[in-house]
Amino acid sequence: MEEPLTSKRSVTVADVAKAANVSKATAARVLGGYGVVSDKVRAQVLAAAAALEYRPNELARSMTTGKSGIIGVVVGDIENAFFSLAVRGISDVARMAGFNVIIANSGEELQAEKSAVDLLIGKRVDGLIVTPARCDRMEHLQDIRRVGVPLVLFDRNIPELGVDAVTGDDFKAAIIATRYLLDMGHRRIAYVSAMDAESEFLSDSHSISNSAVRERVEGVLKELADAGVEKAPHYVRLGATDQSRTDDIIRSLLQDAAPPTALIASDSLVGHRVFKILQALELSIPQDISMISFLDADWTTVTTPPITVIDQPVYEMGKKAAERLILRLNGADLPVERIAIQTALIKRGSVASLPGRRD
Amino acid sequence: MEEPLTSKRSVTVADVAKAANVSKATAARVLGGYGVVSDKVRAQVLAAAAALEYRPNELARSMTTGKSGIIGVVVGDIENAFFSLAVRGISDVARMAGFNVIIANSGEELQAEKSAVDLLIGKRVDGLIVTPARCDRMEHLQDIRRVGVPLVLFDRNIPELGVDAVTGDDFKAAIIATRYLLDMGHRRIAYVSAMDAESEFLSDSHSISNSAVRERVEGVLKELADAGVEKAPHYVRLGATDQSRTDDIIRSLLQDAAPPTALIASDSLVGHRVFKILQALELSIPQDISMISFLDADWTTVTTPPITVIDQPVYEMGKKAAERLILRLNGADLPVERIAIQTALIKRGSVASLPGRRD
DNA sequence: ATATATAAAGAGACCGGTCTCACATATATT
DNA sequence: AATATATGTGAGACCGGTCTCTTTATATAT
Repeated sequence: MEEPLTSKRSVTVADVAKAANVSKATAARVLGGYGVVSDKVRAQVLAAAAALEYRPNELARSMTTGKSGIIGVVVGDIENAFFSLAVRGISDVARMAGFNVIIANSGEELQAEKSAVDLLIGKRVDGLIVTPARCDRMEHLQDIRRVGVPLVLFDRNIPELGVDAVTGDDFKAAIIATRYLLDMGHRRIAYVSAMDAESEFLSDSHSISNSAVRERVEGVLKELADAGVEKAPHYVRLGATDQSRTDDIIRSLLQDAAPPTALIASDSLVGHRVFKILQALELSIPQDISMISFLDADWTTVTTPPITVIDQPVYEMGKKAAERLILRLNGADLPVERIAIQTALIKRGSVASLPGRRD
Repeated sequence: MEEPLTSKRSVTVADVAKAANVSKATAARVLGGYGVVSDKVRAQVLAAAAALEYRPNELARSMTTGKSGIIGVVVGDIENAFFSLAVRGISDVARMAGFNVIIANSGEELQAEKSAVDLLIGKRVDGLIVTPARCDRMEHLQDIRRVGVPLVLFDRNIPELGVDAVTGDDFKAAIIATRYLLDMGHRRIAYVSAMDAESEFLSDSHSISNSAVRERVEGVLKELADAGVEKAPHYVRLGATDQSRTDDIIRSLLQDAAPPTALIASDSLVGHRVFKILQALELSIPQDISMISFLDADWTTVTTPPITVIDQPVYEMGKKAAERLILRLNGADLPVERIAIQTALIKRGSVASLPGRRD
């Protein structure tokens, strides 16, 4: 009963050292790949390590070095294609640079985000990429900086924080989409967003706590204002968080005295829901109503007609965010920057050209 | 220069202890929430901790306890809706149970899978959920057990390993889909799978290294054989890993002397590609050709016609896998089990009823 | 041959927690 | 009052690595 067969205790450098008849320090040197050792001793140690099936304990390693080799990522919802693609981009870059990624879901809720951040900091991640649920509450994000962990914001920016952010060029994207709809003769253009809000209706665009949503709304409104369209804010609706709420919003929009002739969906999930409700209402696109969705998602290419989309290069955005963070981790002394990734309008078949203007 | 303002050194229990005028052991007791302390001392320590903004170092904690509170997950590709949904299920259950999830992509490659496993074991994850790229190479998975880390297989089973597996009921699912197509009068039924293989054609179904793929192929072939359909293996094609290879496969199938009247796609990505190529070839579904796709993905509900699918409750599968693993982590002494989650055929509009039999 | 530089290996502290054990004080038992 | 038991606190080892510092062996210079 001296040496239990199912010995769960893992093999340590000390064990290897003993087996190789060298000191712990020496074994650690060859196993850790640092310092200087003679070839002969190295071979001995390596042989012993192989025989014992030594596996380094990264935890212990991290503890002394202070580096965990882990990048923490907090996203709204991995299930959302937007985030899963971004995560893929982040992971790919991270792995190349020798980092691992640990992902936490916030469900777009501030509390969950806070505890996710706490947890990741507790795990001593080397850096963080966070999609902040709200841009007006940032104590926990300031904490991150205080602790000295590099942070990169993703998809949404918080200028007051003074950290890098990688986002889409949401304002411009909204303008491009709106401009296109205007050019096609539309005047009553609705913007339907998933963001959870107190009221479905827009009170004041400046008060929107999510910068990406805010910038898009502002882009739409600006372009409509420039074109002399009135009552534009009336057609901005928030809170399309699930199918039934989206249904309500669309129904309400369509029952308006002056219903919109075109819809812009804030992301591919909303777009999908909008498409389904329009289909259920037996409205044909684009004859009865036009639509544009953000994100060039799978489903947008196989509908009849295919959906005109604003293509956000999400994978690239994820990569950029990871690259930026890794630069910071390597101590690069860069100015804080907001990196807005260009989006493009992909014209497909879901927008009709309206003959004349009708207000 | 005694106390640098931007002191990066984190606050430790020892610091808190000193500030609270108690021993390190006592501070550790209240901060770690174990042992027994008087209310007075607890308050002192808590106050000191708050003042110093103490944050526990989970790394150090993990090192002594031997538990990291992390579950490692190795999937083929998070970008794939199948996996991202599963990961969501896993994460949700894990979080509830106080675990974190660290995800690694294998890209369905054995080597990448091996190093991911090594890495996660190095990080001393408490348990692992792995989607094995191949079911015939499992040394690295045996290592996991040897090290004493509980393992649950996901989506694919390897009976020889003697570990729990949570999968779909692939054999039965394939039978159900095939049966349905047969009932609708189809005889030439093709199964198109994404699995990377030497040859696009099926040599021997027993040699397929991915159990999920194998079982489905066997299900299809069995059902066809039972129905007296000949040359069935001819219509099984592997290697639809990207758009161009899928295009080739579909083209080749359609140019056959006796082209299939129905296609079954092995997952939603393949299904999506198949749909697109059929659309590009201006074949109408289901008049010209019928199709069924695995996974009730977003896109399948918005096509014209909507796609008949085999609904795999992936989120549930993820949850189940995590639950099973956590049971094991809590030391439950359960028999090794293969948990096959029921799938169901959702009939939509992509399968035509063929008037008569034509062979 | 002696001094000096250099290379290789060993001893032991350290990271920041947990945890065992010893000890002091307070309360209960007879 | 003496002994037993419970309760709170402190001292210090320990986890498995890294890393500094010291010692020993070998090579080169004078």
